[in-house]
Amino acid sequence: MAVERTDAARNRARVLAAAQELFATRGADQVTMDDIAQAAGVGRATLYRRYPDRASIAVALLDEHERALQARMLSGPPPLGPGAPPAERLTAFYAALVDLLEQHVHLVLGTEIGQSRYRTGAYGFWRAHVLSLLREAGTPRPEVLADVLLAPLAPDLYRYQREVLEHPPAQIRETLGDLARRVL
Amino acid sequence: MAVERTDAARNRARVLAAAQELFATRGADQVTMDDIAQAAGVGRATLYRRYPDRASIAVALLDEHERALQARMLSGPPPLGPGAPPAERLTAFYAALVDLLEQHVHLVLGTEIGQSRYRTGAYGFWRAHVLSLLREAGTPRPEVLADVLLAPLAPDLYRYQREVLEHPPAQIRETLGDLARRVL
DNA sequence: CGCCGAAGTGGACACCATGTCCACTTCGCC
DNA sequence: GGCGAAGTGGACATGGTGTCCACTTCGGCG
Repeated sequence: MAVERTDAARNRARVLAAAQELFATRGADQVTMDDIAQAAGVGRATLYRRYPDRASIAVALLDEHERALQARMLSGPPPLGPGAPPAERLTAFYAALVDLLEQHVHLVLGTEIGQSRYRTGAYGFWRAHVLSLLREAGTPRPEVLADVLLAPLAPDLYRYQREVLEHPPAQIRETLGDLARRVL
Repeated sequence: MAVERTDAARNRARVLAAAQELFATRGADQVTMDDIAQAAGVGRATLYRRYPDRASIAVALLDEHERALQARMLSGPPPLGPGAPPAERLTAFYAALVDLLEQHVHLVLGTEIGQSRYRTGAYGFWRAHVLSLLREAGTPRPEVLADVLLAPLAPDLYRYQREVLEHPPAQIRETLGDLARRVL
């Protein structure tokens, strides 16, 4: 891979910082590519050269956080990592996703602009994880149940729970934990 | 209420028929107001006079079907109507919503264009229903659990299950029935 | 049955957001 | 220090929305 030019790296950092701020304060769906370009102090061609759309920017911003979580799921300590029974692992997974949403729900919503949640790489990872837990537990129709159990983690639902219904994250976490224990 | 003029009634019928067809063949999010106006043979001001956006058109198209279902939920025979235990009622509700989505998923998606699912009138009705069943069953944190149990009925998820994963509706229905029985 | 006022109509127009183009600028290798 | 390629930015074109207002149609009333 060719080394990135310093002016390109500087502009990329400015774009991500500007987008992070705009997504957090206004919500990703109320921010235009032009808004981001102006806030970053670059032209639109500069922005489009690196990121084709807002979803790509949101994915870039989330990448580090999601990779860290995925590493903990694959090889961290139980119950998020391997070595705990499926119900405990699913409960820990739910808690971790609630934490991710609490920190970054606006970015997660941003990754879905103009594309389906179900086609994002992250969704594929979560789904594979839950599917493996269901198979281990021997539940019927795990391929259907996996998406049903992931459904409550939709970012638009989380935002509604937190900002409209004003549920504390702890209550959401506990309710999802109850669900995990009843289903597995 | 003033009687509707015959030219207005004729144009409204044409708009709804055109939108029904376009939503079914192309998907609501790929159809413009201009597409609908042209297919209906009316001007855009005529369309906008009656319907401010595509979501309103989809709501108008769904109205009859949703009202019929809501009537059955309120005063039809059990287990969809009153008189069965909560777990049976929730199972019947899930089956009825799967039927509605199987018939009209493109319209339901249309009702969410430009607005959150959670702010639609229909969602409020489903949520009130599920909440009353959870309270009757005495589950903890019913206000949180209600949305969690409604999450698997998201129309974008249903389309993904049917068109990408190719799950038959019967499997979705059975899996949701299992969930209802395990949680209540 | 004809008239009249109000409701209804339609396409030109203005606006907004996206995405591209290409002349110009900057970077980094030799 | 020079040169070629990467990078840049704002003018421009396009598509979709939503409004305007001159014109048309409807239905109630005398």
